[in-house]
Amino acid sequence: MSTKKGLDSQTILNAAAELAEEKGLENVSLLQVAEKLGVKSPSLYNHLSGLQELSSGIAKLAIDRLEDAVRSAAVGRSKEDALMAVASAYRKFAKENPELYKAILRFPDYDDSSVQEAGHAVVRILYRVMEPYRYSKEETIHFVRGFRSALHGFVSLEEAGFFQSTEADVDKSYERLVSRLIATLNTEEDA
Amino acid sequence: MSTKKGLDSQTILNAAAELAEEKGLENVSLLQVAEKLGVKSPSLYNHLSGLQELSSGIAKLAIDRLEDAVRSAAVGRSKEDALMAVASAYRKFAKENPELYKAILRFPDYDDSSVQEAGHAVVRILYRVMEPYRYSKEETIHFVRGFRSALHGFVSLEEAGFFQSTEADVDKSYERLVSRLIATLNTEEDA
DNA sequence: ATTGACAAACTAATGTAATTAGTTTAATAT
DNA sequence: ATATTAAACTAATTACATTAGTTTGTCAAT
Repeated sequence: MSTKKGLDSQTILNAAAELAEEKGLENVSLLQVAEKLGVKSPSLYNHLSGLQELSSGIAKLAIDRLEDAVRSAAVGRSKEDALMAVASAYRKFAKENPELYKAILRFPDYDDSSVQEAGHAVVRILYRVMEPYRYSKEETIHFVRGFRSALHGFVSLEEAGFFQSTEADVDKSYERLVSRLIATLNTEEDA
Repeated sequence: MSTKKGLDSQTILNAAAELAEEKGLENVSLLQVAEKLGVKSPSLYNHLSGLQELSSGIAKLAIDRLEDAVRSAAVGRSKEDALMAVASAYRKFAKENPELYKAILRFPDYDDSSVQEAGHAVVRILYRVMEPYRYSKEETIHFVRGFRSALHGFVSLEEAGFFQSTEADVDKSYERLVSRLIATLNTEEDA
């Protein structure tokens, strides 16, 4: 009765994500994951092709969850309001799931196309939010790239432990950054 | 005559950095570095405490070089001009030294304080550049955090392979982002 | 019910890497 | 010359990923 547990790749990925949040992303190994599942590590190969796939699977899972959070934040809001909400949700996700957010950061390594594709999800939400502004496609892309860069950059640096100075509140810095970028949307003259 | 090569930690780090640029950061191992230096890997332990120290050493070396590039760009310029130059130099460094830039990205992991400290160097240059604006300390910190976040975020995402769309030029997106942020400096009302 | 195929677990083995312990040896300082 | 010491070495241990080959439940068809 003990053999043949009902493993599948989803179960494995969830265990890996849990392990990441518990012990840190760098301690996620096939051995540890297998142990957590009461299985020997070679058994995992029945469900995935190896460590690479596990890593990119975690990244994909993380991006999916981030996307959910961001989409929920955007829904029912528009323009400035929506952008602010997206920015808050983005940072909140990163703070609440630091190890998963790191997994997103690392995914450049694995060029798994499904991961790449998932990475675009957040951007797609931003495109939708930008529609009411009626900018050109090109102009929208420029803004979205910049906006996403700002969110990602701030959140990464914060997580990395910069922003230690007590002379300025970090929440406020973020709010300022986002506001600055949004402010430039009304004063566009060009393109 | 063959034993007793004049190794030291600097030599090792330079070899590691070279190896990173040649074979990719993920292939930097003590074994490979030792091999490149004509030495057995345990010998490296005479000069550094292990892989962690090697990794954080590479990160520190990378940050130092980035700092040099940024400082050179800023010197002799002021205000908008200096900020634009810093932004260009920052991205240029990342493009020309992708593996080293990745090393900087990864450093959150090792909480080596000397690495943390080096990370502040870039920020210190920005503080200097901001002086002529005569903002309050707090306001300056807010702006610098945002500005640095934008540079870092853009460069990371670009390196990670986002920004594939051919409908908008990536150089221009960057230039726009930087300009936007600089533009908000003149229109400050508060604090 | 029996059996045959398949999937999913297993064990055993290999290769790579980091790391530690303990040894040898060359350079240097007395 | 010799003693000290730093810097190399060899040997061994551990952790992990991965592969090959084997066993064993499960399930579908007779």
